[in-house]
Amino acid sequence: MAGYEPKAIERKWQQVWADEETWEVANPGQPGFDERKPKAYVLEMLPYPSGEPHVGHLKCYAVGDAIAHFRRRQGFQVIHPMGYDSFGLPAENNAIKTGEPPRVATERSIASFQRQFREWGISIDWSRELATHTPEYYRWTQWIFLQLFEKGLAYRTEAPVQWCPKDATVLANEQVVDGRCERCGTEVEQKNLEQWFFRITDYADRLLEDFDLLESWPEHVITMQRNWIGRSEGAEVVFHCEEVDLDFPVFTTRPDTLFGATFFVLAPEHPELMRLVAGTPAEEEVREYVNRVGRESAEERGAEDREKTGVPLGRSVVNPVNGEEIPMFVADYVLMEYGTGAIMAVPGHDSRDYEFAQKFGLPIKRVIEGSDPEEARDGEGLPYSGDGPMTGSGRFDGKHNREAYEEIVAWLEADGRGRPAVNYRLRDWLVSRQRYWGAPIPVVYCEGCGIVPVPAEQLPVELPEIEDYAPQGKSPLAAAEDWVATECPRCGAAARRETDTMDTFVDSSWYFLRYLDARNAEAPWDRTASDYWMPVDQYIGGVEHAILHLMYARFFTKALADLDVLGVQEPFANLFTQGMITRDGAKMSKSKGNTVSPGDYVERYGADTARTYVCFMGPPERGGDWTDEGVEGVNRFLSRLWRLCEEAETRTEAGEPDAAAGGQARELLAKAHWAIEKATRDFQRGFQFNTAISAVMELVNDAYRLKNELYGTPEGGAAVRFATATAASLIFPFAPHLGSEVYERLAGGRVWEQPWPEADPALLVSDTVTLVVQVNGKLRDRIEAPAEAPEEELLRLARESEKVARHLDGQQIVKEIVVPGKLVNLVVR
RNA sequence: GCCGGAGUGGCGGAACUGGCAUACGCGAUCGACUCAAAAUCGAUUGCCCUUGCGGGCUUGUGGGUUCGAAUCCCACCUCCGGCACCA
Repeated sequence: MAGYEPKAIERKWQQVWADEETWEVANPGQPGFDERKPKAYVLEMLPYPSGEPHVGHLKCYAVGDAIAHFRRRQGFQVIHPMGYDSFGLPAENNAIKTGEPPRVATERSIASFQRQFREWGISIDWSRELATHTPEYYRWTQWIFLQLFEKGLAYRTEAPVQWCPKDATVLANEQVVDGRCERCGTEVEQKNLEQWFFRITDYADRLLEDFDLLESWPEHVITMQRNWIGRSEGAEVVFHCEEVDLDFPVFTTRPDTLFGATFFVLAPEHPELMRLVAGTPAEEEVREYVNRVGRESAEERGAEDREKTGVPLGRSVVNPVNGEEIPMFVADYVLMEYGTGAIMAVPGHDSRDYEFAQKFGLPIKRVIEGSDPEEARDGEGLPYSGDGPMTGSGRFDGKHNREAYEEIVAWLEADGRGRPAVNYRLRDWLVSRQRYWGAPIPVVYCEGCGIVPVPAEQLPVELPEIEDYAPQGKSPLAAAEDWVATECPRCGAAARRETDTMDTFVDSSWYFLRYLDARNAEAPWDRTASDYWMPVDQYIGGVEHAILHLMYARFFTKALADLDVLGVQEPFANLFTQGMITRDGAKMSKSKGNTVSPGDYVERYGADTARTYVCFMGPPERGGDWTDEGVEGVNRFLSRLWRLCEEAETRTEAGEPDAAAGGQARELLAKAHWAIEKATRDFQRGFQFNTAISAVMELVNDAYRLKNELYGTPEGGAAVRFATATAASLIFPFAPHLGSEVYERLAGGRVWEQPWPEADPALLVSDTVTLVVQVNGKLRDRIEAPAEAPEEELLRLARESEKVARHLDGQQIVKEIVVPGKLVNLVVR
């Protein structure tokens, strides 16, 4: 008998699936479209093709494929496409180092991913394959940019960016590690440059509200996005500076502490700052301070235990609630990007203001009483951030601060000194990159017309071939003079192309829509296709994308819905984030030398083993440590299933099992139905693959235990055959090749065309149950009892047990608890 | 500091609604097969006491609710992830 040889089996079925295009599905209106089936869009995050796939990819696509297979066999029409996020920095950095064009390295990597996806047996609809670096794709990325531009959602403005002085280039945020340039280690500087932005902040509230539209997302991902958006409700309050007759509005979430404001602080970047001190004795010191802060990196400035610094301005503003004049300062703990770049400082109730006040000897005033009245009297317990009755607040004294909150705002508003306001932590999305390997931003600059969008019919603006990829302080594209020089689409005069390219997150913010109609040359997608397939029913990927990619894609979806080219508000109804696989307890990295190459394991044990192993390691949402012993354990299990198949094929007859069989035949059939029930529940409850696989292992173990007896009779043989074919059917989503092969041999037919098996309820119940007998809650005996026995019968059986009797000796039963079919607990004293 | 997640054998992990803790896998020990090894098959495997029968203890710690708690409640400890001077 031949042993389990995955290579031959896997090649055979991969050939079938490729030849027959098994996993391709049609769109509505196309031939082959089945309108009776409900749809399911199963999607894993598309890979960034760099080098070879790693184990993280294996896990992601193994998990997604299991879901896709399960849904298909549940009767869904499943769309399960694949593509490549093929623009990006690593390919470009490689080009700078080696001179190899990014396109060449990228396409080589894509070929490697394609080959491995086929070797893994992932059920992909290859007719919908895409790569974001192809003109056929980025043409539509550019088209979407133009739509956003027309709607005012894409705009150009000056903004501070990270600048590496050594490489003379702007860096993407991801390229700044601990305040230093990732490549040369030079400390980065902030520079103001004209940049393109997407107005994601317009969607802040909808991004928050529409969490309600999601079916199932991990709670922590929603929380992370909510924190990232950082919506704060409060008030804008105006402080007036008489000396220069200027209003300084501030944003505060605590208008109830207004009476406690004892000073006022401006951010070093505040536009009115220098005007305030011009010609005063403070001018020199303020200028020095601002310059010093300006030289510091964001990292230094935001350091956790940094001491408060600042300079008095020699000016004051009037607190609108009580007319008090309070001194003004400049300090770097106030950020220009948030609120108005100015704050009222309430040292009694804010720890940062408190620190500053301590250092500069400023008054600290309590205006909210804490729970301990002693403290209030002594001025202890400050800063206090809790709630309580107000004090030192004029007409509001004695009132609870939460109640006074709105009253204060309303009072200020009536006098025009304030109003309710909302602030967000979220900033607009900076999308321009001074980089070569990305989608060109489709605009031109004309002397006469200014910024002119490239007309849609002239798309794509193709990325030109260039010689030198090294950044020279502007995009390497600027060197492609022939390409840059163009004419204005509006007036025909000489004009210059935008040389920045788009952030690659733009490419990946809409790819799930292109899959729906990937070969469409007239439009990014057809609305009938998106109306049918959207939203994605199950999205799968790493939690590292919890904020950026997932929020950008949500923003795009809403913007595209507003443009009326899409009919959904949320792209991903259900999200699953898989945990990271480690090796020896540490994150895999080339420098640590602890990487695992999926290809090696597929070569040695077969794709089925590798796939099943990553699904069996533990709950897929949690991480897991890769061990070779674990892989071998799974390989051993699949080999056992294989040998069982070979043996059953010769020693049993084809045919239906006898549902009325008794004895061990019934025992094995019951186990098979138990496994069906267990695996189905594990799939339906989410991603409990590890326990689904263990149920199949139990079934195979039982078949081994019972088979030699069962081969003796026809109904026994039929039970073994059924159990083995069932194991194949249930393991198919994880080990599709072996599942197909075993199923075909024992049951005939193609397992993926079979409906997912259903457990026979008659075989899930048994005549007897194991009755657990406890005395005072402690387990004392287990008794086989008739399943339908009444309570009195169970109590009688329990009392008759010798083991139980020993513990009842000389004691009085004060209570009897009976859980029918399960347990009896006798309480004695 | 704030937010989120998790603590169960030697290890990865199971346990539906409060009802047999440790399924399944790894590792380990023993046995069968073999000249031998590998592979395979079978048995044992939470800890402590006991020759055995049996008994006691055990789900991060301490308390509570309950006939009964890994599961519910309170307090605490540890680890992991995210954000972090956001007014």
